[in-house]
Amino acid sequence: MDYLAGLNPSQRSAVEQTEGPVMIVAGAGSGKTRVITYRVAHLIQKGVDPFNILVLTFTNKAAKEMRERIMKVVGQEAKNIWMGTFHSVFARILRVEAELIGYPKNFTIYDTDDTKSLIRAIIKEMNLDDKLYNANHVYGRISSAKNNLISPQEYNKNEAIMAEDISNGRGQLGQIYMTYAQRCYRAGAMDFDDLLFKTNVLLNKFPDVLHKYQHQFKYLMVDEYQDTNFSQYLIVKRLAAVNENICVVGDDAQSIYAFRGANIQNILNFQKDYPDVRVFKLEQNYRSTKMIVNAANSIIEKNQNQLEKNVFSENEDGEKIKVARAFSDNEEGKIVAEAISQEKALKGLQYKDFAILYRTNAQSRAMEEALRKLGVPYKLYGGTSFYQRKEIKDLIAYFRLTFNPNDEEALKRVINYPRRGIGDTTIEKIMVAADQQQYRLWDVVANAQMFLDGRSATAVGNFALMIQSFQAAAKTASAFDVAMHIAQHSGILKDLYEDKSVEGLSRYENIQELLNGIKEFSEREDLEEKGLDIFMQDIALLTNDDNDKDPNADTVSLMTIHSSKGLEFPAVFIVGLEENLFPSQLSLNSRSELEEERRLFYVAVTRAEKKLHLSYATSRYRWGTLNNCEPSRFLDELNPACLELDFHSKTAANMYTDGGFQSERVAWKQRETDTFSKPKPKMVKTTSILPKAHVPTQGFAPSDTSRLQVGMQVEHERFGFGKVVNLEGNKPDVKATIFFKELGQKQLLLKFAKLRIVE
DNA sequence: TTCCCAAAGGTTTTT
DNA sequence: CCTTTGGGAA
Repeated sequence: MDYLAGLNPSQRSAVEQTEGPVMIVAGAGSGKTRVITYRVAHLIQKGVDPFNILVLTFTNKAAKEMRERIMKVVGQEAKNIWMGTFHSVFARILRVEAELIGYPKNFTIYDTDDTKSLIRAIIKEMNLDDKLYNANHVYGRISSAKNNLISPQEYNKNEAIMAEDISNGRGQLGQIYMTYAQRCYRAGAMDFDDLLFKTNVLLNKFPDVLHKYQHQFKYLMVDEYQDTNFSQYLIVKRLAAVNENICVVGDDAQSIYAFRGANIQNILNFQKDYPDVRVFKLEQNYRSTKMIVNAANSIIEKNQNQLEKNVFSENEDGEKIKVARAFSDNEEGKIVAEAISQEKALKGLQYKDFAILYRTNAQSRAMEEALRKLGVPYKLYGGTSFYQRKEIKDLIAYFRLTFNPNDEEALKRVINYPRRGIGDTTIEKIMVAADQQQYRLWDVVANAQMFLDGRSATAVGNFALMIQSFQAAAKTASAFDVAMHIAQHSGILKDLYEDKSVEGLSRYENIQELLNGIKEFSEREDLEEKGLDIFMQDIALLTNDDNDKDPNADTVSLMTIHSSKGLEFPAVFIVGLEENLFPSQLSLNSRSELEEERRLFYVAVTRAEKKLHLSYATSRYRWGTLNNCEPSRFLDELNPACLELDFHSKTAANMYTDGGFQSERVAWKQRETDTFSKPKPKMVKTTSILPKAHVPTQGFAPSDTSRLQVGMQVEHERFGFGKVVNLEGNKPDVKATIFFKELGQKQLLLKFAKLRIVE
């Protein structure tokens, strides 16, 4: 039991209290992961079967890391623990039980793109204004309904919700939600929120299934409990209802996912749900210096709503926090890059001891450029993941269609890629046929000749035959062989190979990389099942850093603050501390949103072990134009005793001593009125080299051009007046040669061109 | 049906 | 700034 020796008393009692409800309130850097790891190890050492332990995390990274650490204590047995993100664990369970709730076992998981694309299609079909019914907004609304376990039927019956939508002029939202759910169902697809929603349905409707899992998971642990939403909360509550061996770990101060439906009340109310709960507070921070912990505390105390705790450090005092000001985002990058080089040399650190954290992914560009200039190796986390690249999604859509031919989004994606003469009109016909006659999408596609005619029927028929041949191949061949077969016979490989541009080349390489990944998967010896369908199962749940090539490479880490949660680095740079960026402009509407931003800042600050740098720029490129920025209010909230100003200009330093960043804010405003009060000359696009636009005569209306003859005078909406000099071609494709006064001779197809015959 | 160009619009954060 | 969309021409 030597692993217990390395724990402090409260950590140790949290580990040893294995029975009954337990809540661990763990301040930043207080050894939370250690406690979970050892608690699981302790359970196993006490004789609990790893198959009976369920550990839920929020990221794949956290699950992976934890498993590795447990493995070090208990060995291979750790492999048998049920451990993963909420989404992946319940996707796994749903794969087993799907048929009970009317889904195929190999249901597709729609990612955000699929979801939005389907919503967009529905909005279009319903002829709604896509500005009012913005796909992002609609998605958010549906998502939050699901996270609160409101079904489409309940949504439409709920008077309060309906009234709210109607008063916002979006009375059709309920109908969109209804249609969306039906379409997903018909496509055999679940979106991210469905993985939790349907799990709740399953556990609610089938008591024997609930019973089975209640007894399977005798011990439950939930990491980052403050980030659970209602749907997740209820799953956990149900599963734990029999044994009540539930341990949740979290820190209300680090709740940063309210935008995704996380409900901080879940942790604040845990004691109400389980009155006999044992609460352990981990308050000693082992990670950071006193300076950093004090600074962090000085931020978080500005929030009103929180569990009481006192995070302290007994580490060294540490250096003050450096604050740097740059005049632009690019200069900020330069300052950071130079500071890294310097500090690395000065303190004998490695590159991988540094992290640069920012609020939005868009900020990485300036940092990357500066690092590259100085030859500093870096690694970008997050951003567009490998699996979100267009070419990868295209090939995967073929895979998806092979295993679930009703997958509407996959079908729309590839039915005409590479080009095979199936246009929008044909696709629409297929959709309408399926919709009106309640056929499965695939039934329409596979019987194209019944619904379409001529050329398009043949084209769609050939496509169906191709997918069927993929399905046949998938029955016998190995994952890699099937994947390669599909890549070749779909025409994707050829299409990309023929594109010799730089981007085309890299797309081709990405496809190769995906195929290599599948080959590796095919050859894994630890798996019993390794068909392409198995490889595909969780692919939508994988994110960015899953295919981390070498995690031990000596590189600076660049990531958003959100993705830095749970990590630590000796030296941390938090950049872009400006109003409207951090805190984000979109969070300034309410106190609770601002408090979440503040917690986010708290998370960022507490990633640092020894040295923390903050910086902001006074101007920044946004959407290609230069904007002025104010320093963030968070800088003012930090205890000034922890700060060391590192301004590159004397005036700025003076401004600070005059009264904090607030005074600089005033100065900034002053400067704005001084130098920017004159109306800026608007950039006018120079269109002078282009022919002047023709102004059509009053009441311009295109004439029937079938009676057009050579020699007639015509007017074109944009090209102006002209004379028909020639007509050629047969009926629908008659081409006219017209000599325009302003533009000279042009050839127009009559079936498209809007021409008025001048009588 | 496909290609091309202009216009619009989009930036929070993740499974 | 970049990417996506829509309209018109071929």
